[in-house]
Amino acid sequence: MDRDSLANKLVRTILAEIAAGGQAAGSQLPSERALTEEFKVSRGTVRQALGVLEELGVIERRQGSGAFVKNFPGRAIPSRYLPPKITNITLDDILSVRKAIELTAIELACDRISAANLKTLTTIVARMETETDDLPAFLKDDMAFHETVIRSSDNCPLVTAFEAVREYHRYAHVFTSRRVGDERAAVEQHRRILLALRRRDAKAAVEALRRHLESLASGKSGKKGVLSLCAMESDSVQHRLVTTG
Amino acid sequence: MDRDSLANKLVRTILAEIAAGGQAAGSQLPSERALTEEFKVSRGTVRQALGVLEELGVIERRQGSGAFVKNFPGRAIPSRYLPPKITNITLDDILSVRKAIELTAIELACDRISAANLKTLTTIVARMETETDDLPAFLKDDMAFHETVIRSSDNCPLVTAFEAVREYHRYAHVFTSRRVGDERAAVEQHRRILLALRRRDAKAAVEALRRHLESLASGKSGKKGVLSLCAMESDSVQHRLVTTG
DNA sequence: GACGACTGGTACAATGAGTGAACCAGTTGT
DNA sequence: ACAACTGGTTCACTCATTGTACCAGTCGTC
Repeated sequence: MDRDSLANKLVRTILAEIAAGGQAAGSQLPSERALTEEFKVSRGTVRQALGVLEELGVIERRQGSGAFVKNFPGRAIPSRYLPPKITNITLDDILSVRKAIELTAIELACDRISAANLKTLTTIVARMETETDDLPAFLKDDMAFHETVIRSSDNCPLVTAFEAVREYHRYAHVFTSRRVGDERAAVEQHRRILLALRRRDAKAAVEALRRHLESLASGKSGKKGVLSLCAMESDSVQHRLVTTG
Repeated sequence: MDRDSLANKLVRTILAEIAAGGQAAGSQLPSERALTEEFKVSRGTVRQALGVLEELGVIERRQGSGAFVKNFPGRAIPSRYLPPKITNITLDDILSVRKAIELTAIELACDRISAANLKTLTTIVARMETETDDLPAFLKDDMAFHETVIRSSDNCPLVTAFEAVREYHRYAHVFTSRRVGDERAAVEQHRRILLALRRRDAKAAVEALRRHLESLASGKSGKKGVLSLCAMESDSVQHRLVTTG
């Protein structure tokens, strides 16, 4: 029966958002009062979480201005603020689970997906096309696409399993090598998945999704990632922004 | 940022234990002071949880004697004490997820399983043979077997996904039809899985595990289950003990 | 420059969950 | 009768969280 403080949960959530690229280095976080609204916690709790993030060197707070994401964290990040045992996982581990869960889900979804969800996916893919230069927005829609597919399987335990690995999923972007044009290729892959779903062609849908997931594998693109998460000690992890080279 | 009380968590845990058959109807729960030890919470919290269970008619408390599992709960059980949306799930849903996760896991496990874990599995299977008449003990070992296989995949996100659906997994026993001899068949299936793992024969291991999981499917055994969980209202679920017949 | 509207920084009182210890009251077996 | 268990009750304490209020910088606009 472990009890985890609300502030710690908030720290983890915000950290995941930053690691996933949802908050670029240098960008401004929402105001404390806005975060109060967003997460339905008191300002005291928000401030406690931001205090931890500042202590870790992940953000910088300026009175009167706001809180900003720093380029380099000043200290290693304790593992309690990261998904469990993240130091020991590889991109292939994450992709194994995503394949296991998502391929099962999409097969079910071909039978069960509603017209409304097909429309939602269509909207998401259309929006992604216009966002190939806006990484945070693109990642949000990518996540939304996959979540919608999972939900369309109409299988609650499957959704639960996916939600449990969502945080790993978020960090997967950190591991994923990224280069110009990746987003365009991803849009095309999502479009193919959507087409197969619309035709309710389970075989094609599974195959299209498998290709999409395998294109994320470490071996494919040789370039260094722009963002990497490096295990520094057994107990902690350092989060580092690295220039592409 | 939802905050769930320790007492509610305890209620869910104990309820899942009972639903899984770990605590038969009429049996005595551990004493409040023992539960305090087991779950590392204060006695006040334990008492609060037991109070809820008594209120729901799941247990009966007798001063000086102890707390006992009742045959029929007096009231419908609010959904917050059951896995999310359990009213909408089917046995096939659960088996889909278990197949997705466990078949992926065992394939990895064939490469990565340690000698220690092979030994653990051997011990578990040996113990299961002697427990075919002791359902609670049998179910505990069944769970332990599958958990050990998952952990042997050495893939943290996979373990996380499994743990997330563990509660569904527990309730799966509720849905599963059960008749004399089922346990013996299950032991044999576990033994085959273990043999394939020992030979590190991924294909055979996957196939053996698939057969085991599919033997749990609803269609196979036509008999009524001894325990069934019935959706009564949109918001609540009634937990009922039914005699085999 | 002055103002208003934002930002973070601080303080304080109230609430409620959870703890830990003490003691009471029944039951059970020796 | 007694010891050793069981659940039932009370109380004081800690601490996370809330809600409110107000202070202090910053920024854009009249």
